[in-house]
Amino acid sequence: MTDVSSSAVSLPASSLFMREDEIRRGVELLYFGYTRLTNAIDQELAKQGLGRAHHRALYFIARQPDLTVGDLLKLLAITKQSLGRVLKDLHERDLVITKSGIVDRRQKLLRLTDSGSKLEQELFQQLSQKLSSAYASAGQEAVTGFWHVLEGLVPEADRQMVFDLRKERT
Amino acid sequence: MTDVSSSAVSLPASSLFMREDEIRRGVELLYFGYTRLTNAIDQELAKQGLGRAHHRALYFIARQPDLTVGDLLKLLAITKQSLGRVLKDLHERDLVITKSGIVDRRQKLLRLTDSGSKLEQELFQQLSQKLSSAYASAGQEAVTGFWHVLEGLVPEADRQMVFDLRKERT
DNA sequence: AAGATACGTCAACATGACTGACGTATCTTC
DNA sequence: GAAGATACGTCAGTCATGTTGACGTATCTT
Repeated sequence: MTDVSSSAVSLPASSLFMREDEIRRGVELLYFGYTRLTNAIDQELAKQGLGRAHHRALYFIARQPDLTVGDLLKLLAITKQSLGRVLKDLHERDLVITKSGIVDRRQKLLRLTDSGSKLEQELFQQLSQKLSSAYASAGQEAVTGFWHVLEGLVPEADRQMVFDLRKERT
Repeated sequence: MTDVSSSAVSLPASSLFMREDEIRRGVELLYFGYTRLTNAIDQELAKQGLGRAHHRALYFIARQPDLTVGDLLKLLAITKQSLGRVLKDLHERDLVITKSGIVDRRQKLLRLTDSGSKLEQELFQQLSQKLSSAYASAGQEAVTGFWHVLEGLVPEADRQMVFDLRKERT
């Protein structure tokens, strides 16, 4: 490591020469925070004989009804084959239905059935409890900071896709 | 949902009746932020023939040299069998060495070799670039907010263990 | 009519998790 | 000093979820 402190230029607060410990703290909290949040629903999922992959699909279909298979593939960033298995399971359990697209009949539009919606809401409930309580104890200002940092982790190329989840409600 | 707004009690800002959209926003950003951060090192790991599981072990051993196998198991929250495979790989590639404990000779203390340390630093470099830039674009205040929310996601029972990563340097 | 696209599906394989059982060395306790 | 608890390693088998590459069918675009 170069001796940064002896440098003649004064570094701005937004410098890339961030203290290692602040970065490690972020890496660790992100790891533990993320895993503990997702752990919250494992038991519930196991009861249904489903896994995390199923929940991710369920979640995004709930979030954006009439999502196409292609769009879901982009969101999940997995292969067609992997997603195929997951959707097949969700179909067999009558949690998801598809209909062909109106503007483009090659597309399949995904939507939750009533029981799929009920399950997704139960799972969301668990996530919500955990995250609400974290939001509450940190305060509103912390929450917006939390969002901003995470937004900065999403590459420019993906950012629109993520933001669109909040807009394209059918 | 009950009609909360007609309730006689006024809800504090820290209410558990958080708006669904704020929760979904957090869930999504956490998912995309976490996955995009970890994606940053996949290519580098693949070059070495290692996977994410190896990196997690490498990371924590770097973070807390002379960590015992048992403590690493608690941090990773996986089974002995799973960790065993990972440590065996790291051993074979001369990235990690163990020595038996001094106070308790049953324990094995884990430490990175020079090449292990070099690799971990390269990988950390990737994470650091991504996270520093997210920190920088969000600002210092956002960063502390980010930390606070994530801390709230770690259950009380695990919190000490996570915080101790920043203290128990040998 | 030709080519591109959306989706499904085949076979084969890799990674990283799991369970449950058992063995050995070492520490603790009576 | 013996009995039991603990730290670690390991066996065998299984599961969930990801991968590649190829190919088929329906449908849209040009």
